[in-house]
Amino acid sequence: MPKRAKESRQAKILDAAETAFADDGYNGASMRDIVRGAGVNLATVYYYFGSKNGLMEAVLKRRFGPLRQEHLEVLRQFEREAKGRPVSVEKILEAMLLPPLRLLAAPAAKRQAVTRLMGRIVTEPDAQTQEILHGQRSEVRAAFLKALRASLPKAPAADLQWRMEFVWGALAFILCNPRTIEVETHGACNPVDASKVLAEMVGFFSAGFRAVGISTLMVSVT
Amino acid sequence: MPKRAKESRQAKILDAAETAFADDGYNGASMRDIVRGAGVNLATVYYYFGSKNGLMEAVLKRRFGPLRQEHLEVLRQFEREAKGRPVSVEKILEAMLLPPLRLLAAPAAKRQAVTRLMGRIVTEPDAQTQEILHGQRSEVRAAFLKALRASLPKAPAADLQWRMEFVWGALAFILCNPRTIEVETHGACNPVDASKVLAEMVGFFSAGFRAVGISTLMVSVT
DNA sequence: CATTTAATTGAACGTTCGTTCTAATTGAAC
DNA sequence: GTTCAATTAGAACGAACGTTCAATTAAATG
Repeated sequence: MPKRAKESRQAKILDAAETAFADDGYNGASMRDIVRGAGVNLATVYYYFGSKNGLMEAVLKRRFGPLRQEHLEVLRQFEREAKGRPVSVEKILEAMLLPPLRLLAAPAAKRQAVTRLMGRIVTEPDAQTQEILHGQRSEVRAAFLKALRASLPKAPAADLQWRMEFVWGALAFILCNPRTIEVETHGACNPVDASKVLAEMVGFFSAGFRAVGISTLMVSVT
Repeated sequence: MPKRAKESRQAKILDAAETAFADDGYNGASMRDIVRGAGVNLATVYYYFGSKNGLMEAVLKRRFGPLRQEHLEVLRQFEREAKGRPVSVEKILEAMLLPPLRLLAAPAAKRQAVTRLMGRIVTEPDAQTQEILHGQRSEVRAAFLKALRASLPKAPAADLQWRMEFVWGALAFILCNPRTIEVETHGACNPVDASKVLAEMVGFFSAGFRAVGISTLMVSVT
């Protein structure tokens, strides 16, 4: 059983696939592009991953498995530090935002692939792709919602959920379009500076969370 | 020159294309899918739109042209009502959010196409697609940034730009994944209720904007 | 009614796609 | 050194892709 460079080969395929999927989307990326990028024969991909869908699945699992784990670990760490008291909204936000934002600090070549992939799966309507991530996402969502409810016990549950969705949305947007943001703001915003982005987001959203229930705005939409 | 059902025919193609692009993405949607949905011959699409890219361009222009116009008009209306005084943050947010959120109130069949399309182009890395929308987006962005600066003169410009990006991001996320949000929140959030979404977003984000410059949080990212 | 022009059609082009199959090659175990 | 299973490679499959073109139909013009 020649393992010569087995892990390295699988990893190379995953790397190339991640880049290709991020750049061109699931349908836009071709298996031949991927194997060219990985320096591997076409059939090798099928040997290891079975199909294009299986390859995508492996790419997502490799990237978002650790992310989910990190999410939960950071939150637990903050809960430990709070010693039984509720974690502050600021800390909860930091736990939500820091692990994904760290991806922006990756080497430039890798960064685009990782972040684009993340942004992409957010809008991916493909049922199969959604299915792959549903379980992981649910778990993370539930953990943070629980922390938020503990931290803001007076806030209506639905309001907290709405606000959490807004945070996820803003995060996905940043990860997905760092380049666009930099261009459209004429350089005023630099998405690569993760600690700056984190500070901006925490400052912005924590104020929003603390204001929950205050607004009684009701506007006609028609 | 037989116009029999000329506009109706072009419109039917655009409708079908919008749905297809929204469901499967640019690469995922095939011209044959589109013409099947429109009840039109394959060559007809090329007669009117030249190519697949031209079709996508037409789809985007039809949808986002009016949206841009509405954006600017609502903002101008609020500025008129303010009679020279700066428009409140709440009103600015309403002007930003209302026109796109109205799309959620469209008939169910159309809604998914429209919103998904919007979400999709947010993450579309295709340079050509980005190019199509760059001009329009820049104009709208600039108008709202100007209003925000007038309304919050003490806030650093970069902070306002960051916050505006967060709002666009959250908005795109809602428009893009209404179904996912409903499922993941177990029905607690109903993205179709546009006035509710608007109220939640305005309440959340206006508090964030008003808190600009307060936070001095600085966290290590490493 | 004849003619011209716009609109529509069916068929086909060459290319690329995801996938499969069979044969060759490799490293480890006996 | 032979055996055997794991791995790699080349070639090909049928299907679907975007696009083109010549021929046909329908409306408008004289």
